[in-house]
Amino acid sequence: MSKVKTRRPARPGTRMTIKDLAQKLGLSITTISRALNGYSDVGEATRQRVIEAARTTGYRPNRNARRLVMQRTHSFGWIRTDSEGLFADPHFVEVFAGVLRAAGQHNYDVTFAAERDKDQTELYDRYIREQSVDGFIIELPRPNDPRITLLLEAGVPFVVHGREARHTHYSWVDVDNRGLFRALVGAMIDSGHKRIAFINGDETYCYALERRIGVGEALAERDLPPETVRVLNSRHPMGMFGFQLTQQALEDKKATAILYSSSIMAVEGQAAIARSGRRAGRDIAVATMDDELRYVDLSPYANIFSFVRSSLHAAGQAIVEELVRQCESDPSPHGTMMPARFHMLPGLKTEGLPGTAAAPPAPGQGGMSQAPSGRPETSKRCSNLSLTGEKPILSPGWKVELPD
Amino acid sequence: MSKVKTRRPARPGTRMTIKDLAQKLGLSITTISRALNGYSDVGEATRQRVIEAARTTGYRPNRNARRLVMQRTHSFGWIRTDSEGLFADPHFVEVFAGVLRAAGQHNYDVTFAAERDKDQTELYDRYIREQSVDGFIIELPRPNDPRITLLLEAGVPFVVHGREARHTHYSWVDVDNRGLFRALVGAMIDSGHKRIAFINGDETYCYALERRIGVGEALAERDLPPETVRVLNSRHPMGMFGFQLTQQALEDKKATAILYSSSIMAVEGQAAIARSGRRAGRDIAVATMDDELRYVDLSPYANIFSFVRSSLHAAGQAIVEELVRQCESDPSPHGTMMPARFHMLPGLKTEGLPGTAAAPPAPGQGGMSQAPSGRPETSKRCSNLSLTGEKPILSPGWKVELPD
DNA sequence: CCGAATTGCCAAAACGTTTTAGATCGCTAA
DNA sequence: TTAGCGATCTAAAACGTTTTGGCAATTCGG
Repeated sequence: MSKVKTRRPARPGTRMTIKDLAQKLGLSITTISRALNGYSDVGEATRQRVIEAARTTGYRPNRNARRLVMQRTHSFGWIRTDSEGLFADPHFVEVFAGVLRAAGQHNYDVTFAAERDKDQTELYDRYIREQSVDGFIIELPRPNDPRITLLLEAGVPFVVHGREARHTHYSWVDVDNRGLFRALVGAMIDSGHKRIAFINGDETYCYALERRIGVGEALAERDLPPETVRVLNSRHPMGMFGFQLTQQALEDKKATAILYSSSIMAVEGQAAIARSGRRAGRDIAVATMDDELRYVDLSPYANIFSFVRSSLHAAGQAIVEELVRQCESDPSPHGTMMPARFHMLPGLKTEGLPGTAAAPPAPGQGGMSQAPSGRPETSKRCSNLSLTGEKPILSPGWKVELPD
Repeated sequence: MSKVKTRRPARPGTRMTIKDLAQKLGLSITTISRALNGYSDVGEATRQRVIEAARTTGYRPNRNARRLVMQRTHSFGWIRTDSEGLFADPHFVEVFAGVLRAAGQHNYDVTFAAERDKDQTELYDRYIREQSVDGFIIELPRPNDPRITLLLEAGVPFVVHGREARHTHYSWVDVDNRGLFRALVGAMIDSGHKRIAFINGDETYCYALERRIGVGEALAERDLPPETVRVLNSRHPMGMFGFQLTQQALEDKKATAILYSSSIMAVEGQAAIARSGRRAGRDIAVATMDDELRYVDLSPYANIFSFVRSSLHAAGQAIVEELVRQCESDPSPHGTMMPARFHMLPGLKTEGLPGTAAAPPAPGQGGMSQAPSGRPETSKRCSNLSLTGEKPILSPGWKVELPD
């Protein structure tokens, strides 16, 4: 008994290697490699011969051998926690679609794993030591996120979707959560609303915290008391349970407007509003952050909701562009602020609402100074909302140099 | 000018290798490897020394070297088409969550790529030749699917989520689409409904086609004309556009019941029903296939919808179990039929509906013979529907031997 | 006390690439 | 004539593991 484990017999199907190809053509493996990889020290005739032979035999270099010698995997790591049903988050799919599209264009793929231990960083550490990937995608950062600390120490490329205040020198892709929500609530207030419910995500995540801070700033700017806005938090990281939360919000009979942190909750909430006997857009104003979730059909609500729209698909693409840049040219950190657009119904439908005075909407005052294409645009009517087919891909925003 | 491309300088951070560890301990690399891999021909004292040293130095074997020599990647490939917005399909996330959880438990990860060419098989072929993964996950098969043909020829492990009639010797995980929908429509008819709208997915996919066939069988069994059921197809592979399709369905004033192929469409359709002045569950019966999409909150409709529930999360897990089995022990193909449960409101709420006669529900006659735990269960009230937190993981069903 | 079995370890081969550092050959310029 | 040079090609060394086959030393059975 010399060993305890036995090896499975190698699969019979023998694949073509570079050695076979060299033998077949009477060339050295060096030449094959260099011909296929576009080096200039191989004759044009030879190169054509090699390429043709590779094509007909279907030769493809073994990726693991290549990875081993080149110390590069051409794969990005994406590790998600398995808990809280967070995996089934619809926002995730949208980002994922963008990530995968852009990754494919750059000839990368994405290695996915579920973090199963309490220690959030264990799998990251392992993937780094095993050289499984070239870089990481980090999402949903929390204040003082240990993953960022680890990756900075390890010196591995990574991009955070979102931002976190504790660390500074890292790459991120984000929207101006604080500014957007300051503007949104500001518009509501300036339209005459005096009691507003804000149904936010889980504020232990930075993005939701920033949104709340933005709301607070809008109040402070106008010397209004905190009670003007009642904040309700979803237990789900990205916001669900919209039905229940809306029911809670409606308990306050004086509330004339609801602001949602995600369109899922906004749509879910419609049932609760209807059940309460009110009608959205007439008895109560509804505004929401719209992340362009491709399968949340907002078109039935196009004349009811005001919203701020930003593309998660584009964010996913921007994340990959940044990762590729870090891995292939310049490892210095960059932040990318994604654009957002305001689509506001006139006066947030304030006319006729109890407790409001008719006033022109004045969306987007302040907070958007550093976001040119994010500058609020007012539109009377929501266009392009139907989900008939492929959405156009937005340009991935613009770059912001991080201060040193 | 000897080469056209330049190599990036190696990253300074030098990682610990097995050689370093051997040197440090005064042992051969063979011993390190065998100690760490649990072979019995290394002394217990030595083994402890090695394990301790590996722990303190944080040594982890280079995964690419390991893959190269072992001819095994411990990764499964999942390739999706980038088109049609199919990527953002919410059903996908649910399966994905299950796949990743099970994969993690077996120490696999998932390599993801987007198929960007028209040729659906190109990337598969490439991944096989490059030995990038140990096996594949195939989803949404279409009749005579070229991917299955390719993978069978290549002799690579793979599991199809769904089934396809043309090929036989392959592994699959599926529900009994045909039997379930035969039973569902049968129950509707037997409850007295004489005009039914069936809002199905895209019938160029096998799963939707099977469902339609099942519906047809229910009619044939009862000698009813095809017009009894009006079929409307979503352009989206897995079913969306529920609002518009429901509006179409409601044009038929005599229709007393709507059957949805997915809960997304069912929920979307609610707005259309409400807008038409009818009330679901009173003026019109609603039944749906419920794939337990974690973020489609069905609880507001718990007393309105009848449904058949099956867990995509469990399906994802079953897929991985099957892949692991194929890769690590027995490569012969197995089919796994996932269980489903009927949750029927009494009589499908037929009482008081125009054009129906009161009749007891008789769900699930026929079609379920080979699906023991899929045998319809009737429940008066839908329980456990709220989405408060983690869903329990269902057992992955039972095995069905494929005929030879 | 001797041969055989067992225990604990190791050198070297293999996995399939890329890259380094030449080697060869014909041509040109001095 | 020859040194130099450009154009092609290649042998060998990496990359970091696992596995094969074997070698000592120790223990054991008789």
